[in-house]
Amino acid sequence: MTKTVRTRFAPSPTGFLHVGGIRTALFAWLVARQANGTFILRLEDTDKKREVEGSAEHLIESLKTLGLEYDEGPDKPGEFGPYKQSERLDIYREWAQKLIDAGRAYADPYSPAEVQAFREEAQKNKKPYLYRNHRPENPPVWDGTQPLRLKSDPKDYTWQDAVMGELSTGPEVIDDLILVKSDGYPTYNFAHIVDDALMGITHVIRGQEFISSTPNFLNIYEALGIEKPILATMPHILNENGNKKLGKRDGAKDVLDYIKDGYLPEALVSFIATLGWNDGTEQEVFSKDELIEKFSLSRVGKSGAHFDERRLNWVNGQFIRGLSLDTLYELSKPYLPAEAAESEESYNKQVIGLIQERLKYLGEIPELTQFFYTDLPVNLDLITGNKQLKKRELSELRALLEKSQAVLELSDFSAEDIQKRLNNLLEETDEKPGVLFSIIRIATTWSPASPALADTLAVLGKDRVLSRMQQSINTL
RNA sequence: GGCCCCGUCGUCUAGUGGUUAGGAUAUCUGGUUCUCAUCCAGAAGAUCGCGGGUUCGAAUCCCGCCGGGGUCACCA
Repeated sequence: MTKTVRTRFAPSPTGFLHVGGIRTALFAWLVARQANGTFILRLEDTDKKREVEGSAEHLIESLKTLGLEYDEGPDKPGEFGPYKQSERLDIYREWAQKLIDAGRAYADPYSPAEVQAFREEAQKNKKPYLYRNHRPENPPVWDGTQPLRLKSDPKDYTWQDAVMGELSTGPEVIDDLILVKSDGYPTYNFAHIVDDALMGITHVIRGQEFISSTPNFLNIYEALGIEKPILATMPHILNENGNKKLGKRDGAKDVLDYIKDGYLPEALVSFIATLGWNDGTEQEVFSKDELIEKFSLSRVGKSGAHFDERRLNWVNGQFIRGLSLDTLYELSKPYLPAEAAESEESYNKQVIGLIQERLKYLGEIPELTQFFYTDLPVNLDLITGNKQLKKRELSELRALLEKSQAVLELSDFSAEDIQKRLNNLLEETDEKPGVLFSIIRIATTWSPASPALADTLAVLGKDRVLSRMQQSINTL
């Protein structure tokens, strides 16, 4: 019988979550969901110095916002808790004792300065530094104030990685790692192994930065008599220049900032999933349900991918266009210009309807809709910069506007009727749409871009259109 | 520097011995009665990192090199 799949995301609360972190979480979540397994959030808060106030909550909010809900976690007790490492200290101590009793762990008698001297000596001699070359012959009894180290068993390792395939290293990478620090907290190296075993984790999915310490983890599994889980190593997401692993230091953005800018959680998820993964078909965009159905670790690529915001824009646009107007409108509310609060809801909704197909992210709403709510200042550049209009005298344009005004005065202001009347005017004046429609559009919006003219006018409404036209006529 | 991983259009990628190296995005052009966008059509864009092999035949297998990244903490 096969074990129930249990995966985990195990961040340390040292800051926000960027797309790289989210991808690791997403893939772990997908593996669990598609197997009807369990997804766990575990906080690895064993470094008090690096801990950032409030980041645990921020992490949790990020996961929830993206819809990567976990079944067990710090705020979701399960039978394997607690899910915060700082609350599991006695567990690590117990497992450390097992290693001591088995002769596989010992107290480190050296001071940090002495250890540093070993390191520098090795560097000076151009030799790799290994603590185990200085392993004391008769270490003192561990009293908890010294670091506790693994008595390692250096040897070759070859292992399978669900993404990378076969990986191997020689004994030179195996060392006597610190298991428990002198402050009593375990290191990642030790704690995550104990926790994964105790929590029944079947798949350990993590970033490439851990690949070089994996042989040491294997060494610890053996010392502890623990069966190793399935290991899956995710390639890194690189920054836009592609010369570095994406990190907070070089401008990686908090995923919640993308949400604030108006990227949809599902779009972010689809985009991040396809950074390194595809289903082998030509499908480019995936709903969350499709990802759960189709995802597989074996189709995750081995090479790092650049994070390209332009492609994210396209994916997000795809999702926005796929939304119903009602849904899009609800999502749009926080982004509408302040003046929209004084407008009818039905008006606001029509405005959003008009820009749905030109929206890349919700944060663009204010600039795209401003003229629906406020009279923008007259900007003659819009006329002089227009290749059709700049050839005309202002008086000519004014005359066209006056005729248009007269025609629109009679309209019921449905888009159809406006279109019909303007078409008639086109024939009557023998003008090209490029001239007539342009000047009307500009005179009623004073905006460099707007949706189709008749639609825009219909939504703006008769009063607003006619008064803006009058104003423009007066100033031209 | 040692060790490890990676290397197909600018970018995300398909591709596991025989393909005109496919798709998407980005870019450019044309069309959709006006602008921006969407949509549609089209163009350009990859000596498959380089050099050797193996083979009738290599992006695909082998070796070497180069380039990029990761890691060598009482951080995770």
